[in-house]
Amino acid sequence: MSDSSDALGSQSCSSRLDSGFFEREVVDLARALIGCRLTREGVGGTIVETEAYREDDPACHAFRGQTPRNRSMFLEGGRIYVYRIHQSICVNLVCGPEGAGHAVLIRAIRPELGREEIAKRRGGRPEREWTNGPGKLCQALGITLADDGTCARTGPLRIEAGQAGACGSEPGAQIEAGPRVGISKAVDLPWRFRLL
DNA sequence: ACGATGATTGTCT
DNA sequence: GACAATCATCGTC
Repeated sequence: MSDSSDALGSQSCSSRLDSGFFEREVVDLARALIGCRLTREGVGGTIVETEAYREDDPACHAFRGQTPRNRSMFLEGGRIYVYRIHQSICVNLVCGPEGAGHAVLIRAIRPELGREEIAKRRGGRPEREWTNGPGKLCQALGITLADDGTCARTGPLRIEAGQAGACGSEPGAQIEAGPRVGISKAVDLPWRFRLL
């Protein structure tokens, strides 16, 4: 909490991304989201790890068609898809036009805004474990199933452009692509992206 | 620090 | 009844 206040008013950079940003190839969106900022009610930080899930990919929840649980995946790009897994929940950004089933799973962020609130919600664990997993970051930001189907452009859960400018990571930032984690199908697709 | 393993709840077949 | 886009813990190096 020392001196992150630059001379440039950081608020001017906190523009939400428009719907066009979310209508593209889902693998490209997953990489473009690296470096963007995810916040909910003033708590959040920079996205550092994502995974792409395309509707024709066996590991994607939409692969077998629409069900009551995954219906949000078929809304228009920019919507939020939240689902529960075991005792945790995970957050995705829906991609593409309405009717498609593409989405990007947010796997990790850097805790930057509302750090005191995050520490409380994460039970006083070491900072390294605050938001370094899909379920952990949802707990840190207070994301619940009630956020499922909401819109990232108008709702409380927001996606903002990266600090460096238009969108995505800064020029020259190194992004590593690798296989996705925790799946048992299509394990060889390098659709996981991480900021180095 | 890293990798394997068990826990546990809702959803779909 | 089986499975899961995970997490926390325990074991070893």
